[in-house]
Amino acid sequence: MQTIKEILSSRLRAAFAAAFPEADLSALPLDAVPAAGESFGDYQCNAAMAASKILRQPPRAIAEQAVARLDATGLLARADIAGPGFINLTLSDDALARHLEALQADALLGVPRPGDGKTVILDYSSPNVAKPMHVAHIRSTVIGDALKRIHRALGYTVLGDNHLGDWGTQFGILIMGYRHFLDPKALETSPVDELQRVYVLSHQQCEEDPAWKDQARAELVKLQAGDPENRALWQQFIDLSLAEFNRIYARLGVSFELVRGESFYHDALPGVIEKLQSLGLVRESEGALVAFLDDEKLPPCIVRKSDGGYNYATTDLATVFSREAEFHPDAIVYVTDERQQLHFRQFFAVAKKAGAKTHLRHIWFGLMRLPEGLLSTRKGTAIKLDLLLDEAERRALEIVKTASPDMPEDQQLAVARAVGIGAVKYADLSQNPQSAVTFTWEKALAMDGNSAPYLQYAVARIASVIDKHQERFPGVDFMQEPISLDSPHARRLALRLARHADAVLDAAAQEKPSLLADHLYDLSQAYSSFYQNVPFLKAEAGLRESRVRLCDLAAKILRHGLTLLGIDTPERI
RNA sequence: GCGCCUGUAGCUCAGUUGGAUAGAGCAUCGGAUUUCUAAUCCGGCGGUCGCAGGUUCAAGUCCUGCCAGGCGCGCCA
Repeated sequence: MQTIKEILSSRLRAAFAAAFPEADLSALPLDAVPAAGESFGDYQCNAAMAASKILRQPPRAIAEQAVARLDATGLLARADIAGPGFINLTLSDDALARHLEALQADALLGVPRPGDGKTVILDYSSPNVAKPMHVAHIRSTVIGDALKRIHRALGYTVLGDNHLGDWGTQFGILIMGYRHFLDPKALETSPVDELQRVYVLSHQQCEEDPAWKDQARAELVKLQAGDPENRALWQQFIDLSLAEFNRIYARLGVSFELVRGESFYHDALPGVIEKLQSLGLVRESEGALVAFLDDEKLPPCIVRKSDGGYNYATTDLATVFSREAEFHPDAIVYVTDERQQLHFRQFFAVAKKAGAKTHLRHIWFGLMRLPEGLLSTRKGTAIKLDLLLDEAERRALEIVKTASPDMPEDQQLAVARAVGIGAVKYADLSQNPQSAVTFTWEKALAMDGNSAPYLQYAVARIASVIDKHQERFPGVDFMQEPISLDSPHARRLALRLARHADAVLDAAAQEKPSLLADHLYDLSQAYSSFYQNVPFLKAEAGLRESRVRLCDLAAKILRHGLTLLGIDTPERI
């Protein structure tokens, strides 16, 4: 199903082509875009001004010729020319209403499936073993999960892969810490905190005591050589960490199709080096094996350290080759913070030279910091993610209890969970991923204005309207009544509903869930205004059903969009 | 030193990739509920878009130079 924007755009294209058959108009912005303001109509086209140079005619004259050939059949009420040459398009109420009815009849709500037959691997969250997840981890986790849901809605086969940090030098240090500083009781009550604690102590010892450091390195070598005792410890660290991560993922409603940490690729690393060597892509430098990227104007990329060990670039290369061989993805998308931009550009360049065919893309997001500075586990300024989620649910429960005192307690708790977690996720998703985030409790837990609870509230109110309609008018099927857009409020809402598919497409194309969140907020505002200013159940029969039907579509689309952001929509709030 | 990013209302952020009078939320001030959930709605206040040039019909958006801040720049990931 085509969106209204797509239909308008193709008709505009045809009109310009018919009006100016000899000209090359491919560089023009021929798409219809939402109008800048309500007074300018519903959509507008800005191509005439840009065409002025190519066609050597005044823009208004160009616009007039295009409009004269524009097919308005069954779609437009009017097409006006304004200002220097804007083409302002106003849909007919009838066309808009019929389009909404088509959306309502479509199981996919008019969202197209350009991704059918394509596979994307999304690499996100990827916490380090033996470190607790703190508030900064929410960004990769929640943005990655939303991107996965959005791509899936567009037909892509998406594999979410949690590329855990489960291999590397830190394990030698951790094993030493575990052997010397462990408090078994603490390990039982909060295992990851305890692993973190002994790691920090051991790390300090390393800096003060060279013998300790040597021993840590020796333990690492033993681990990597397959020593059963160290191997068992290492596995225990992973199991304990994963158990805690999974608790948090369950709270967040986030899941993965694959959980393959760095260690999964360990055995493939020597093969990667051989491949790079046989292709002549690397050479020795200062004892290390290095890929030089002068042609790409990038700094050199180390693929084997001077001590013979491998590093993250090697692992990442092995991961790409492994994924290509096993899943044949069309694209691999990494969601990490901004600090890794250079690393990804380097390793993408090496991968490409080594024959990787997959489209590799790095989606980076801004760092999260506190008003007083960076989040640091060592300085103790990091806020644990669990704590934030607890607080969000607590505050939501307070509000639920005052707003809905008659609700059964277990339902209050369920609503508080959906609202609290939703608020935290939305606070992150509604923001441009690439802007840096300063964490404040107030912002992360915002529950009014532009927030998940505002959207959830709109959905709950609609559910209530539909229930009441059934109660008061049993046997009356509102779906039998055509949608009529008889008020400015209804019309504004209708336009937002018609834009939904475009918003999903934009969010995927630009890898920005915030575009979808913005759209859903605008849609909710339009609905709330409609709700407040237009009576439904008190309206005369017929009109009443038409309005309830519009409510039903609004609820469907809001639920659809919120689900794509990973936010639950309780039927009652 | 080089590279990437950021600077928009008192605060937190949008700004459809160059389009019309720069928009929201929070805060603040005023109004709306015998009516479908007031976690709402309607309105007011609030801006030299960091600064200075440039490109053109049109610049918050592109180019150059400054200023301020963040991040990164061979053996951590």
